[in-house]
Amino acid sequence: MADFRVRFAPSPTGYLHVGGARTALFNWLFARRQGGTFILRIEDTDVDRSRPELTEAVLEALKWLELDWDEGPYFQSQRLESYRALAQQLRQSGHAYPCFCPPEELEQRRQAAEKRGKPWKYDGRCRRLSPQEAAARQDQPHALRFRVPEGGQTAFEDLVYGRVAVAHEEIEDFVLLRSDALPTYHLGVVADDLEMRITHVIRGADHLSNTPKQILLYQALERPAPLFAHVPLILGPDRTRLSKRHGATSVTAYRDDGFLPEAFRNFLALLGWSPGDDTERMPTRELIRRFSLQQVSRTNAVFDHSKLEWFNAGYLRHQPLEEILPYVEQELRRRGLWQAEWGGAGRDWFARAVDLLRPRVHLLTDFSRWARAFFTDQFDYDQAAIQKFLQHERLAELLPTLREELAGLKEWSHDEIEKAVRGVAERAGVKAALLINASRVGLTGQGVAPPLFETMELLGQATVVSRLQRLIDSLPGLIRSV
RNA sequence: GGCGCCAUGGUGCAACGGUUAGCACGGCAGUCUUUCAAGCUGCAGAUCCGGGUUCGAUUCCCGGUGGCGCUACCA
Repeated sequence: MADFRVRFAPSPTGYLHVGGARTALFNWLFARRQGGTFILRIEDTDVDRSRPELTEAVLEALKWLELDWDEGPYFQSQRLESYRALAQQLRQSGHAYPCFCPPEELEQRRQAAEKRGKPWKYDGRCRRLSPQEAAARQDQPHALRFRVPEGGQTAFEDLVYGRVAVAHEEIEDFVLLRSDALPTYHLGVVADDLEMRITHVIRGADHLSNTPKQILLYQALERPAPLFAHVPLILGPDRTRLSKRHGATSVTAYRDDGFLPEAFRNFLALLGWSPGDDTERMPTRELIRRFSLQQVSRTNAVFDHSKLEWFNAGYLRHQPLEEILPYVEQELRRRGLWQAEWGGAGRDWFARAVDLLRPRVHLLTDFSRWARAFFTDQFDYDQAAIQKFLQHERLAELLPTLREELAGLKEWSHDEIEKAVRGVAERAGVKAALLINASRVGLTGQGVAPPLFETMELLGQATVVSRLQRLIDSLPGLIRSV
């Protein structure tokens, strides 16, 4: 296996959003597919905007996504000497020069130019300083700029976008080292990708236009550049860049909302990539097996929340039951609904409950909200359900009968329960649905729940009888007073 | 403004010169039914516009339009 080395290099200036998560996923899939190495690097050289707790948040998000890294995390803030050494090398070889222009002045000139509708580019004022002059001003504050070649262009072959070329005329002498001696992005990535022997740079297409700058750096250093694969951006529903406005910012919000990491990965993988045919549901194993940069699209994609939900519901429904039990357990624990016995003697009961519920669940949080009554006696009757199923005038008379009938059952099984319920209805001359629907509300608090007889069987005779009694007792207060 | 990239139904993807332009999500309708899902069946819905090249363009080329990105001593 070729020793492919890729990296995910977020900067801790914000949470890990879906765009970053997708970039991380593609890098990870590529590494796992190729038997390569996936490296995590934190680009925290912007001391003003980087926050340590955000690094933690990013790591937490990656862990939730189960994108495990083989090396790192490396921190750029701990590797500053490397960048300075490289900068020094560039300066000595004449590829970089000190710039004494005050940032505020540059900013003013840029804005003035923009105002007049003129394209602004650093005019290379300090580029022409003689070595003697530069040396004489050495103790004045200065940045280090890269000396972009005068004519021609720089091109590279992107693994996704194909050949991309930018004329040197369009590239200004960009800063490598700021006047506080911290590296800028371009110097940092190149230095690190070099030192970490990165073979494939897989990152967002927002870096496409700037890649020639980095190629130029590799050339100046006389080192081979890695291969580049830019991936299209993920947009919000309004086709603009994803931001806080579009709801969940951090991918951990999706965890909190009740999504399964595997479903999330599956959905994310299909944003900007396809296996080449119409296959959609692909467990991670298959994602790894089929992933290829050649199938990455060049078109920005819109994040479709309802499709994500569809994936999640599908995984909840179709994964082997054993695999989703831990997630449901976690959800119940988080809501304080977990009973210790379900981890032991009651494991089987818990599994049956989850299995009964999962066909109509979309999110893990549905287990603790919608299906709450399956795990605790503390639940309310849903208002819409009350109006829809508890208003029939004969319920006050029939429910006690039903409760008696069920309480007297010798064998508590689906079929016996069904026989009993239908028997009461028949003798009373009403449709079984009347009792079934009312009972469902009484037992689950919901108008929508799993089939009733299975539900009763699962909940057990004692619980069913006492919940029916509770319903009977509260019925007068639930009747619409007209 | 300049430069770069992109352009298939509302959304995500297929079709890499020849198909009645396919699949999925979502929508609508039917079916099933014990509520609601699921399942099954069906319906509506797309090649941005204009020129070329070609026997033939969704596909290749050019122009336009639109979107996005870059244009910082941010990354």
